[in-house]
Amino acid sequence: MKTIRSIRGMNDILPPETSLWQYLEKQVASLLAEYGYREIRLPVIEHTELFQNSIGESTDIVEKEMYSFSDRNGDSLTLRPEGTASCVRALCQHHLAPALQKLWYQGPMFRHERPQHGRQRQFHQLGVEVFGVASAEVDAELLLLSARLWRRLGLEKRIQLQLNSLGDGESRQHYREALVSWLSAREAALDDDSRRRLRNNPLRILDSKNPQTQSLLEDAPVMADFLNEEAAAHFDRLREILDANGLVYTVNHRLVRGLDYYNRTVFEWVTEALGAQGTVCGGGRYDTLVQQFGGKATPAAGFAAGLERLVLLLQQLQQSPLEEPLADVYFTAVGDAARVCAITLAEAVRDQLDGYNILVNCEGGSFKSQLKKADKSGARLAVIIGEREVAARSAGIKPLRGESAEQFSVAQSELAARLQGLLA
RNA sequence: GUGGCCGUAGCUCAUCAGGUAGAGCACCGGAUUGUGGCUCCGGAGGUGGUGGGUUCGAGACCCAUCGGCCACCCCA
Repeated sequence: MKTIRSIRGMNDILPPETSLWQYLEKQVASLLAEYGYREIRLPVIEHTELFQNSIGESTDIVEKEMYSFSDRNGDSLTLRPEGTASCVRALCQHHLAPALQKLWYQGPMFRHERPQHGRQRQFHQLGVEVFGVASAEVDAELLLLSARLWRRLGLEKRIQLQLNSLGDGESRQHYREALVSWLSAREAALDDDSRRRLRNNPLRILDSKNPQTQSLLEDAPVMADFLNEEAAAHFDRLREILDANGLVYTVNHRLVRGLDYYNRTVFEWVTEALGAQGTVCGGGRYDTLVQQFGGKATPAAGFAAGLERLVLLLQQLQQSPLEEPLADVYFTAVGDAARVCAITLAEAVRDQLDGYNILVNCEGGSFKSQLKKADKSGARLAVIIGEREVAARSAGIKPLRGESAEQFSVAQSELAARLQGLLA
């Protein structure tokens, strides 16, 4: 029989890696609570048009990366490729706008790309979104809290912030026209992809990796020169706050984002350590999206971070917050009566001791083999139950980590108390 | 989606003008029979990703396919 494999690009996350994920998720949840953000949980499947209308018809995500299918009544549904659209949809559906909402979510996203290190078809994002406030202070807070997250995780040295402003609708339109006409005059010098984008999505040409295109762009018009007064003031204000907080960033005039809904502030946290998958976190402001979905005009800003990429960075650190031992106490038992006794005693110990991991050997075998397992479990204490202990209503306690500690025997009625004393 | 590199025991890898596979780690057992960690000894485990082809004979050559990685692309 052919063995069934998981779908390409959709990976299992196994222990002990799961404990690194748990560590990351715990840091995220507590940090966001400290900034007053609350969790929202969203469905993984949505109507296809939700993404077409928000991300943009001519983006690569919508054009060729979505997992879309018809359900039984003929509706076109899509496995979400990102979370912001769902979040905005929920906001409108439940009439939560335009009041202030600070929300975060986390979970799997789906994009049909070619899998690579740091890029899979089912991946996980942390999304953080703020609705109802247009101020640059919100943008700044999002950046400051993400910077704090990197610090907590010990990643601050490996992730750098890039910042740009796309301006508002009108100024962006002007810039787009200027860029298109400037580039059209030089179309012959462009690579194929860029030439195609000249019609679809000209701003994306700015972050082409083609070196020729990049050097051509040296002299191209710059967005910053087209910002209207409000957008320019917003960007200045944001930079002022970041500077006041000592947050280091580089302004990258070529930074644009692949999703159409952004305006004003856009940013990316990037790393050198993951090859071509260098973007760990990206986001910006999207002031028109809520209204576009039929909600009341509600300014908004947010970002998404790739959890797999963060996990990879954490693994590169070689630190191990995950090296927690599996067990604190390990019960060994030889003989049928002893094994019943061990299980019962372990239950009683769990009744009385909170927060300790109590493992009972269920595989059987000699004391020798069971003690080997006790040792590998990382337990500090082994409890030994054999025929003699069953008859005497006693239990052996063997310290496994101490230097000179000898095994000793206690009454079964005192076992929990003695273990507690030794573990404390 | 495009181009390239790769795919041998659970893991990391080796071998060889093409003649039907090995090591380390892990696993199991033993070193006087109720006791771990170190050491020593032994054992189990691979239809060589899968399917075709070339050949007297292929894991080694060719093709396809699946999967991984790198770059492009894209983005988190």
